[in-house]
Parts: sequence; structure tokens; C-alpha cells
Amino acid sequence: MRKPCCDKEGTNKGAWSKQEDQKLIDYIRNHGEGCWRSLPKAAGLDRCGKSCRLRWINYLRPDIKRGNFGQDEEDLIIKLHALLGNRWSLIAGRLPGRTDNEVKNYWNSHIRRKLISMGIDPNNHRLNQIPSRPQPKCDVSAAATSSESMNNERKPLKSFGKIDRPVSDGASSSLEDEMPGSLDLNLDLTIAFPSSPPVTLVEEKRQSSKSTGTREILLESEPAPTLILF
DNA sequence: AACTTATTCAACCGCGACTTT
DNA sequence: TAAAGTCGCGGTTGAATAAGT
Repeated sequence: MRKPCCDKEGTNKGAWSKQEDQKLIDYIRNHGEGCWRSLPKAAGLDRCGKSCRLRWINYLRPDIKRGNFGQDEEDLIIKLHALLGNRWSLIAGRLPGRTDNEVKNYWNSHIRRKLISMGIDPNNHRLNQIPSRPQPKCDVSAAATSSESMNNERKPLKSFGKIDRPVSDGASSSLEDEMPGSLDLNLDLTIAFPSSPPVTLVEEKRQSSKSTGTREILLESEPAPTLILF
């Protein structure tokens, strides 16, 4: 059988030194990404492959955009979070140059607090005080499109191809009933599935969107199925 | 200036899905 | 087909820094 990914004994941990960074950069420049297990040894690094991967993806990759998030990026994160929940890698995938870790951190340190201060539950994007329902300054209209899939207690969907957790579960109807006509997403989001989504999801989507008519969810079990939200 | 508290963010951990043997 | 390895993800932690007192 195979050897374990990395023996935890005798590998460096904690912050990366400049030398380590340089070794990793040099190695990946010459050999490309991949095979993280064997990379540390080949690159002369005393690190776990997992740690190398993380360092590269979150910090060293040349296409990483550093610095503050723009308002458009923030809006997009909110909208995508409303749709996808805490699937940071998917959200980051829509933000060029941003990493899942960065998006996650930004959400937890900035956006989350901002939504709370506006009386919006960041977990489900619902207003806490339903009766008055003030219009938030920030574009959180997507929040209203959210469903219970935002609930942090839900089981995470690990494989997108498998869709054992829908992008919005069927339980979303209660929310949509509550927030009719506030679904101005203005978001052209297309997610390509690696494989056809199960029919159950399609049916679920149709059922939940049927009642409201406020959101178009297109999920086709066709060769290149996409999820399109408006 | 010194201390405390809050915030940020890089890195680690554990788990589940996928792949390989 | 089962078991073990690998990879990627989300949650969490903790050190560094900033802000407040």
C-alpha cells in the first residue's frame, strides 16, 4: 500500500520563510503544479505537501490579486454566498485573482459584520426584522434569493458533480414566500456541472421556483447543464 | 507609554470525495 | 471490491497588528 501523505514528524510548520517560498516558486516554475505529495522532497522543502499546496494557492501564485476588495467584488461575494452558501472555493472561482481563503476571511471579518449591523442574518441572508424591512444601502438583494442552504449547520457539499446538496434546497419556499418581488439579482451566474445533475435536483428547483415566479432557475439535464440565475 | 481589546489573515486540522492499488 | 492514499475544501486557530483606554 501507499505511504501516508506526509509524516507529521519532522516537517516544518508555521510561517513560511522567504527561502522556503523561493524554493516552492522555483520548483513550480520549473515543474508546474501537481503531485503535492512528492513536491516537498523534490523541491527540497521540509514541509507537508498539503502545506505547500496551501502556500502556493493562497499566497505565492502569480495571478493572485492582493489588496482590498472592491465594492463590486463585495457585492458579488454577497450574492454568491446567498446562492452557494459557504462554498468558498466556488465563490472565489467567480472572483479572478481571489482565493477561497481570502474570500472566506473577508466574509468573516467584513461582510458578515456588515450584514449583521444592517439587521441581516449572514447565515441565511434574511432580515431579522421582517415587519419594517428597510432597504439596505449595500446591494444585498441577493440575500433574499437565499435559501436554507445558507444555514451553516447544513452538511457541506463536497463534490459539486454529485449535488447531494442543492444550490438552494427545496426548503427555500418559505423564504421566497416571505420575500416576494425582492429578487433583483441582476446576476448572470452560470455554473457548469462536471456531470449531469440528478433529476431530483432539477425537479426540486422547478418546484420551488414555480410557486414564486420571482427567480428563474434553469437546470437542465443536458450534456452541458448549467445553472442560470437572474 | 503601557496595557488591553479587537481585528486581520496566514496556516493548520479534520473530513469527505475521489483515485489508485 | 475493499482498503489505503491523495487531494481539495471548509472550519478553526493563533500570531501579528491596530485601535482604544
